[in-house]
Amino acid sequence: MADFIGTHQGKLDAKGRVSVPAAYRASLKTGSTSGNTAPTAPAPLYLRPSHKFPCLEGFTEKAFARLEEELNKLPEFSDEHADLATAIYSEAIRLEADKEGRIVLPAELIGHAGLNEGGIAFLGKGKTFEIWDASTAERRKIEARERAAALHFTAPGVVH
Amino acid sequence: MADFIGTHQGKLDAKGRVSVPAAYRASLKTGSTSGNTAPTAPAPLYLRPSHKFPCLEGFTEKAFARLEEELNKLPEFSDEHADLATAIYSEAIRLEADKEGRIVLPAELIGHAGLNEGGIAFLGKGKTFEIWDASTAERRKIEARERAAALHFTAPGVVH
DNA sequence: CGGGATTTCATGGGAGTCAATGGATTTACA
DNA sequence: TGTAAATCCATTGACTCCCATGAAATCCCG
Repeated sequence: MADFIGTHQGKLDAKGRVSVPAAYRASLKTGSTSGNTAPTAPAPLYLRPSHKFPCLEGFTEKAFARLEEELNKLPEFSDEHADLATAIYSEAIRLEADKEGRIVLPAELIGHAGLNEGGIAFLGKGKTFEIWDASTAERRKIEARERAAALHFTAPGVVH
Repeated sequence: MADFIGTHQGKLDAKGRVSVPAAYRASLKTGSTSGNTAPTAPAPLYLRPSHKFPCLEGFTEKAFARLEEELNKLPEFSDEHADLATAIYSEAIRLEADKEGRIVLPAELIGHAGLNEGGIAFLGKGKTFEIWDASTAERRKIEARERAAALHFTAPGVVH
């Protein structure tokens, strides 16, 4: 079932902090392997720069583990394994929200996604989500809609 | 089996709330994956902007899950998967009715469908339904009727 | 078959709660 | 001891929940 749905607007403050949308916080907890539901339990979240877009990809602990499974399908000492491992781990970062539900984005990731204090957007992608500059996100949504339509997606009520 | 049938009028209040037609509420519960029939059980409902018309498309949990199945047919790390996931999830929203059976429509969706406090219409579409501005829905019906009539007029063998 | 009583819906408004944000203060570390 | 980072605190505003009223359909009983 879908964990992350919808677009949520947010702001980056001078310290590089962002509020994780309230709608996402519960999913981050259920997506944690600990399954701890205590209010004080930290909800770990993984971020990595997207290869395809100027945005950040966000994962729950479980979703990030799926990347690792993908990695383990490759021969352990192959070049592919080494490359993928580097790609997955070297640029990723594990974050925990503070008491107010905010995370601090490293300058490197802020740069990759072109984020500024003018507004950022969380885009739900089901099992994962993305963090975009707000105005860039709008363009991306239009593009995704058009390209999805080109797939001749025929399910009821979707993109035609 | 058809869950949503008929046209139901409603009103948008100053807070963006609408009563879900009583005839739809039972279907929303049976369409929930939890299958919980307790009176207190929330009846989740998914809305997304239509790309074809200025209206909103409504899904039960099960109906929305069918969209996800469509998505899962695509290779997990392909461009197509990314596009479709963004198209499906980033613009959708998951809602639960309050104790009075009302839902709150986000401003973005209200804008897309051109809804105002002058009245809205729920149109049953079988497994799904649509939410329209009442007068726009009426105009669309008239337009569809006229165009259908024009087609018949020029169709071979039709005499008036 | 009526007419009143009852329940279910629809709708409006108000108060409390929580999320989001900005800033201050303390801690860690060079 | 200076600088950066993490934690804590406070305020605003939005949203949720709750109750209250009115209308309409249904039921029940004479």
